Amino acid sequence: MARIEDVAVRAGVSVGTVSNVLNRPQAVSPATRAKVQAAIAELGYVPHAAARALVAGRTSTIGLVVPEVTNPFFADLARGAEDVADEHDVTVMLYNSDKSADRELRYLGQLETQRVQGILVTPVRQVTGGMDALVARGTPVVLLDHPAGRRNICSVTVDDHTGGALAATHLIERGHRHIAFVGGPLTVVQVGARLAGAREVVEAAGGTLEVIETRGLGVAAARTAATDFARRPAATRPTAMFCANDILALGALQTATREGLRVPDDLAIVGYDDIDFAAAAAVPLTSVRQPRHQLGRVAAQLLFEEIHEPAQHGHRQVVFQPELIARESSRVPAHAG
Amino acid sequence: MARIEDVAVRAGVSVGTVSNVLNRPQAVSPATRAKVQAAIAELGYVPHAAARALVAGRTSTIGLVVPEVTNPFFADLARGAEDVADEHDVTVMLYNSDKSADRELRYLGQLETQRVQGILVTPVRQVTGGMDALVARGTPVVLLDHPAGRRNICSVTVDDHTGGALAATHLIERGHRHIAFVGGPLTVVQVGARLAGAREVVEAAGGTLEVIETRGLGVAAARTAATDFARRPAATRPTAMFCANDILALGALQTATREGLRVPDDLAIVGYDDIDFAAAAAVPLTSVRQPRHQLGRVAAQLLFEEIHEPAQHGHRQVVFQPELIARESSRVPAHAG
DNA sequence: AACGTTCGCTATAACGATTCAATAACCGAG
DNA sequence: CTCGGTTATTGAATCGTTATAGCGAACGTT
Repeated sequence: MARIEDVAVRAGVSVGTVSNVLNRPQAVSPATRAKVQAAIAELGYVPHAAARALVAGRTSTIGLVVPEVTNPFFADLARGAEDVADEHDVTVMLYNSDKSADRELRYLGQLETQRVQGILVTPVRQVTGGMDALVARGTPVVLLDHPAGRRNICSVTVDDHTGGALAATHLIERGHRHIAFVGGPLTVVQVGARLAGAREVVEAAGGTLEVIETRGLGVAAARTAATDFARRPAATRPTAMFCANDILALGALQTATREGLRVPDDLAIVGYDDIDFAAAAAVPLTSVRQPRHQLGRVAAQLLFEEIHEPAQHGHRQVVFQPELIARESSRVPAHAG
Repeated sequence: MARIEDVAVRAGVSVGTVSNVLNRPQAVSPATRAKVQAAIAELGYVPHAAARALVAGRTSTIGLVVPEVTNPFFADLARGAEDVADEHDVTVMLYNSDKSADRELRYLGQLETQRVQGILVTPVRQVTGGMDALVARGTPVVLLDHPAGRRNICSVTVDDHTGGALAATHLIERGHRHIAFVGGPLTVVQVGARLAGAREVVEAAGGTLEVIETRGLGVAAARTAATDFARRPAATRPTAMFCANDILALGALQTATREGLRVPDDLAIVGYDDIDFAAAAAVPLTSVRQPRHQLGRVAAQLLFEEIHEPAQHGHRQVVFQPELIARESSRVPAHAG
């Protein structure tokens, strides 16, 4: 493969001049510039990023580690972060930890080894020792959709507690008093917070909140939960269901419908995330919307702030507020209106 | 940040020894090994990937460029590729071209600059000049889910023509003669091939295939198409619908149901991809399943073959066969059985 | 005509690791 | 003891860039 020196020889100039053509073209006379560019084209020269990074001392990339690429929530987050990175002429390396703490740690290590400028990460569980060490060694890190317990790190989150409260308030206002929360594992911080927010509101209103913990947040989990639910005698069954995410909600909606329950007449459903599918469902789904793109943008901005002005950078915990999008799945049934 | 020399000084050994501890631990005595490891821990030393890559002449990564990370099809592809990469101690850099040829080209350039060992790519449209040049310069490339026109490159695809034929045959066997194909743009190779396969079968059986071209493959496209469809007089309406993917099919299913059509009684639906949601839908969806994980695996295997034995490597075009998964959405209606 | 000033280009020292030939240390055998 | 043969460690060359100091040549000013 052609090196910069091959280009220099071919163009009859020094390597320094070739480097200048590449990095500060205006510092080179048009004539030599043309010669060099011709040589580059003829040889198919492609600069060697590692050599560049070595002398520069850093790469022009940041890392983004998410637990689930398939999830539109994280895809939008990534999009937001990429937009900001583009403005800074930095590229984003995307890694999918797939909810495995092992993979997460491995990827973080890899990113550090590569001397990325900084890292955006949605930790699988909590902030581990490995991550702390990384921060201590000087790599700027911003937590995405995960609160920073410590104050030595920035974080950008959406207020899940309020989100849960929003959903519950909405259902209470619609006249429901017996509500089910579906989601899990409850140890997942987001799930836990949504539940807590909902519980507060329901209890304050004198209602009861029944927790149906699932193993995960996928369609399969929804199906088993909803099947069991639908087969209970109507009298003991909550009249509304708040699901920890839309996938769960859609799964529940479909399964409940198949089991003969009418939504929202027999069962009102509220989801979380407002994914595209939510609005397009057989019964359009009421959902709690998070400013996901904005979340990614702000996280990246905080990261770049820390990268460029480490001195006067104060670590901040940014909290966004979610918004309830009311649709048909929680409409007040005609007979109750 | 600590360099290898700092470690060497601290441990009282030479840099060569530190390097040995890192790369061939068995070649250094247990005593010094311990000293060095202690120094590494104390200083928080992290090797510099760029420096390594520079002397090694190559990185231990491969690139994967897909048009849509959100799509479970590509997520599974990626998983398959990653599994194989892991076996080779190579990490996968994932890039989302987001169906933009510009981004695709930019990412490919970046990967070449980084001297990755090879690249797996699902081209947005066709194989462009930029990609040819890259191959000519010597970076091994394998096309994923896209046929290689030229024979100077490997490709791994699923036979979309057969997939379309399978779907059509299934519907014909169920007694349908008037069938709609929904999907688009038709210039997308996969969409075109599925249509062609279906058309062949339908015409051979003496039926008619009506093409409803959509702007894209998302929920929104499905909704408009299905709404128009459902409002046509029943007599002029096809009795079955073959959608170019499951998202479209699910969108159509939901919209049609809302417009009062019963599935499969008034309208049979067959999708493509067999995503998780397909089986869990209100009416479980008949779909054409592709061996996606396997696709990613084999693509990566071909890539590594080319990387390790460039000499005796013959470029191959591997074609997988899809499989029809029959479910309720295309069941024969009771009155016709 | 001599003198600074630009301007365009060159030569070379980093950057941080790995590799490998050379050397030192050690050990048992003669 | 000394010698051959391992084994452990060292030191320097190397990878492909960028940055920088320096060096002529050309030019405008006095």
